[in-house]
Amino acid sequence: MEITSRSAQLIAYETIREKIINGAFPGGMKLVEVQLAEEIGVSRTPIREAIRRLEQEGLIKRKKVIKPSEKDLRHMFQMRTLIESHAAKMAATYMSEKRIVQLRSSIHLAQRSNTEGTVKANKEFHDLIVQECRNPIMIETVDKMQSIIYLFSKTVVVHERPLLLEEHMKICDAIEQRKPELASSLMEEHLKADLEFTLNIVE
Amino acid sequence: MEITSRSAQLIAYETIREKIINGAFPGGMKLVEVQLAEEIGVSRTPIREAIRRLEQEGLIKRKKVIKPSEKDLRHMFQMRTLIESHAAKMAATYMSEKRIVQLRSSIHLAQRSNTEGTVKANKEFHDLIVQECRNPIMIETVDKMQSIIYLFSKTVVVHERPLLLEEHMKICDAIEQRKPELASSLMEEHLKADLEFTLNIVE
DNA sequence: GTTTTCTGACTTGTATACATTATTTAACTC
DNA sequence: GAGTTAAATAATGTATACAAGTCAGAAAAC
Repeated sequence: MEITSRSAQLIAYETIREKIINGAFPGGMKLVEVQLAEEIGVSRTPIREAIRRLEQEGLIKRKKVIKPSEKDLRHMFQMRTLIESHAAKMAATYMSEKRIVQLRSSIHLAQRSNTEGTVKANKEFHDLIVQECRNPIMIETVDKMQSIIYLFSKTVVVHERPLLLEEHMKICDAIEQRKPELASSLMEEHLKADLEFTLNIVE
Repeated sequence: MEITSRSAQLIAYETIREKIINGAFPGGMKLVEVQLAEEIGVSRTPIREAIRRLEQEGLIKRKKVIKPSEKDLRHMFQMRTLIESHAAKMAATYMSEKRIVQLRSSIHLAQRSNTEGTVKANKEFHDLIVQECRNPIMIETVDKMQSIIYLFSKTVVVHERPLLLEEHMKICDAIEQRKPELASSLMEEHLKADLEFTLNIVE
């Protein structure tokens, strides 16, 4: 069997998404169907569908690439905090030993990687915890917001926040020691610090 | 100026949505583009867009009308609980006196209405509290799930749960007396009871 | 009788032409 | 020169034809 050629729609979706994420399409930019169609080499139809999809994902709003305001960011972090602190509580209660090992190794990986690797390992840390809420709706919600937050802090260079790893370690400890309330409130503080840092970078 | 004629897409969206909600398109039903196009009297293009939109809204999944499982329902209620108990806490802290009056009157309205009015008034109660989280993302998330939950419990006749109004009153009291933690945990229990009732109706 | 493969109908995906709406610009009035 | 309006232009919305893919049922093989 051959590689099934990706559909025009998928190509369009991935191309546009990529360009938004890596900054080629900056925040606020108006997306015009015919232009994109030419550029990507498909007709307008799949472009439209791709745009709808990205609209749903929150990366496009009324044909414009989103440019989240400080307020938007706060709202997203609030939502994340609600879910992730809940997830941390669940993790402290139910996470398997094996998973905890994985969690700890994501911290170690972050310590000895280059910038890109660190970013990835830190995302892994959060993802592992979020998984423990075992609720697909919550997981998807966090995922969606992470893309947008990432986009936002990516337009600026990726900075590494000083105390980040220490905080991850403390959270990991709390989970390992089966202290749900502690894990939850540590996560809350962690995300709060993250938000403030993100906002400070920008201005 | 005349009434601006609604776009084909809007007509398609509203028509299909309505039919899903009122049960004309039952859970699991396959939606075929050409059929809908003929039935509604527009071309396939706006039908597709309408379907995408409803897919995003969660009412359609892979061209089929959703039929949420018990597990899905539990997940949605969990997410709602997280947000609404947070909102209740916020309400107890910040809700204006004027709004609290509105809240109480939604309870009274529910007491002396017919079935349909009661359902509406009870939704109003929850909406008023959810508003107090002042976070558009959370508000939208709850909205989306409410449609689906409503759809689910609507296919069965609308039952009225015995203690529902008493619970609403207690929550309202807690908010009025500015007891955030109490309001929050009452809301949590309230939704838990609601879920169990909903699940019991069905089987 | 069961499984497999082929055929054809049905459905969705894509391109494109045309219609409608929104936006820009240019001219004109004051 | 500011503001208004009309025309031109561009962009999106809609219909439709055609392509590609999917699926069900009939025919064939075992």
